Amino acid sequence: MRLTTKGRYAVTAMLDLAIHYKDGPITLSDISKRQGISLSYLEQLFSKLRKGGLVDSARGPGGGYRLSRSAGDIAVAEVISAVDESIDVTRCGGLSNCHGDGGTCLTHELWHDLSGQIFKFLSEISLGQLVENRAIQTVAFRQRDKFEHAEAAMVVGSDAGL
Amino acid sequence: MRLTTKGRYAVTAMLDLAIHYKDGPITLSDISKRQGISLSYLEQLFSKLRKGGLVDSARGPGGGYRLSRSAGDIAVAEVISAVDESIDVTRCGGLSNCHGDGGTCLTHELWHDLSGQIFKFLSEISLGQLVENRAIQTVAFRQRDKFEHAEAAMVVGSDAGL
DNA sequence: GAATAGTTGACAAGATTAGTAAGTTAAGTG
DNA sequence: CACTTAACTTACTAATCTTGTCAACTATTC
Repeated sequence: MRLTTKGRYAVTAMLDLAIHYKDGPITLSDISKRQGISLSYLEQLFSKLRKGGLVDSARGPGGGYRLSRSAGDIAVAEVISAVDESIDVTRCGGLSNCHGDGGTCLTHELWHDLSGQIFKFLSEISLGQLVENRAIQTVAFRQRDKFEHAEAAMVVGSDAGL
Repeated sequence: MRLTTKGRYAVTAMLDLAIHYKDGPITLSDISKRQGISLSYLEQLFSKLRKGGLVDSARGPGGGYRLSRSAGDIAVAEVISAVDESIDVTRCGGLSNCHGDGGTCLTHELWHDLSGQIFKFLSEISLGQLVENRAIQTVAFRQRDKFEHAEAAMVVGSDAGL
């Protein structure tokens, strides 16, 4: 599992799609304007999202993209792994130079476990959850504020934006 | 927060350091051999890790690197953000073209919230936990549980902060 | 004090990824 | 049919990652 700007753009675009779902098919041009992502790049991303079965497309006037499933059924992890093809987990692939003094493959496995946990974490958050939770913005405002303060205190000088 | 091969290399190297902590200072050359990461790349990574205060260095024969704190006190998130400098959170930065039909800044905030959750998740897993408790199931379960409670609280609007 | 083992820093080249530009095809509309 | 819209595709440039090389600098050891 990888987490880059590419994945962020994809999730952002999918969230836009989820938010405007009721408006029928959404054109990439709209998303481009709203989210400030270049149209060309969006086209490339949506090519992968379509191949991943996450969106349906319709050509011609009145066409565009829409979520293939309900937003509650699409996990963030799916979106990210659709566009951000995962990296090779270990260099050794579980064999070859991985039987030295025991520390070699162990670290690989540790990383593998951790990355599995991150994936699992993102698998349990759906686009729908994100949108719905935010709908009650006013209520959540105070808590988010508290959270951001805690976060800032946790690591100095680093903003946690992906 | 970003998650690339670079961050993976850094965490892997730090785990190697944690595992061999009792052997005194560890040379990058050792890590390079054990983990299959090029020496020059490790040098660049450890330059940042040192500036981030995560490792101490000792020059000369018998020198090398060691963790500056106990492995249990170093969060995975710290390691990653030390080497993988975070990218700009949103394109708009909270202003300019972010007052369209309401969907613009909302998605950015949604993403920001999510990325905060990921960061928090990785902040609560230490290198020590990974090494000691290879199956991080228990840790991860607690995290996930807490997250879901917080989320539920946000929806309901109760005051149970995170 | 010289030799050696090690870090630190700078630079550059190759490989990979991110992002842009421009053209092609399908579908609706007058 | 001509025209427009918007998805699709390909080719290209820019940025970043990763490795390699070279040259200091530092502490230890002989």
